[in-house]
Amino acid sequence: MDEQTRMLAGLTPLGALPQADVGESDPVRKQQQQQQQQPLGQPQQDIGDILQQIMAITDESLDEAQARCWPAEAPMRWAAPDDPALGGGAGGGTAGAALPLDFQHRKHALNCHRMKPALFSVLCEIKEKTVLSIRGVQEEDPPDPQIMRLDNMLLAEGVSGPEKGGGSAAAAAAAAAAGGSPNDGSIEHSDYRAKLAQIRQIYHSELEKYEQACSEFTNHVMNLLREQSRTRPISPKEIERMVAIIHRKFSSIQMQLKQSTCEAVMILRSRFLDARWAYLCVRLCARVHVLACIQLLTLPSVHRLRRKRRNFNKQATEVLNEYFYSHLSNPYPSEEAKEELAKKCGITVSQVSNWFGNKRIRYKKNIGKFQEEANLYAVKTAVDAANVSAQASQANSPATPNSGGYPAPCYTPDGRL
DNA sequence: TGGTATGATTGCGC
DNA sequence: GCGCAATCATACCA
Repeated sequence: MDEQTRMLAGLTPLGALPQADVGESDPVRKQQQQQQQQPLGQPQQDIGDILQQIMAITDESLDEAQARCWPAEAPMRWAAPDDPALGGGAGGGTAGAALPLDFQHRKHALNCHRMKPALFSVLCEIKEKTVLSIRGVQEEDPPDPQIMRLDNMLLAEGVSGPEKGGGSAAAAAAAAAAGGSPNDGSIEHSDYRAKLAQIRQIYHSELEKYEQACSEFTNHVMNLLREQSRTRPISPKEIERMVAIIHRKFSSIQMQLKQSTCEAVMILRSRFLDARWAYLCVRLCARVHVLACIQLLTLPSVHRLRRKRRNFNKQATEVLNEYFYSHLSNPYPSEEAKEELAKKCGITVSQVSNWFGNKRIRYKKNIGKFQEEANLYAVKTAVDAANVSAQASQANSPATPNSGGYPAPCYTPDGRL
């Protein structure tokens, strides 16, 4: 009601109009009405009439309307859903399907009022100028790059778009790369194609369901809004915005489906490409769409695939061991130290973390076994420290105490090193 | 070819 | 988010 009052107050020609009589129970309004009472011209009288009708409808709660329109003892008369004169039928939407005749008559009278289009237009305009109709709505945003990448990927794999042998080109390349000659890979090839066809079928079936649900829901909401636009200012533009919001929501659901499908294809591909799957994926994708695959390779779920293990090179292991044994009392490198070690070793920070995690636990489990290794690095570090010390003495600077020795491992009460 | 070493992953607790 | 502990998977070697 506050919004209505605000909107009406903003209407210059309507500003002088009496407030609609919404009932004797509201003394404040009644007083205002009495204060503002003045002779009305015909147009103002018309607007006053229609406002009264609108407010009488919109002010009533559902219970009040029900109590007034179909009291318990009165026999109920229902409008035929297809009675266009009473707001039923196709144009009436779901809300007009089965309402009491009294209510339908009032709605019909309101809809047929000659001033209704003009007032509707003015109210829509006011609403448009306020934030009421654009709450939570963002204007046309550009196509989501993530969806574009997924679409490109699915298209390249032959999952979406016209069927062209179920990604036979990719399958042939995969089989050839994994097994050598195309003949060698023929069984895997057909198997790959069959499984890809399954994925394709599931994808299209799910996509169809989403599209159908989206269409049904959109129609439902549009019908509701059209029906409501008979009694409150809802412009076609606002309905369009609502439809856009619905499509955006469904689009995000669709993206999840596409992501899952891409993951399924990648997992299938990984089985056929075996050891070289990641490398070949990138190579294959370079031909079709680099970005799509790079994006997919970074998807968390794809990461869950166990990566091919490669031992670190000797130099990297030495660097890591040196750090570990020279910080044996506290072998927990900081984030900066990890980054530095990763750079030195040519590995990632998470690999450094893994390495230290493994090293700590394995050292703790079998200190005796690692003692020899610890001694080895102790000597190496001691030599290095001596060299540094000698250089420092030459430069007449005080030698800095070095932690290079290998203190006995120190464990915290909770078992940490 | 089997045993061992080792990098990666997972589940849990903090 | 980090670390621990257990486990997995695979590289490496005798």
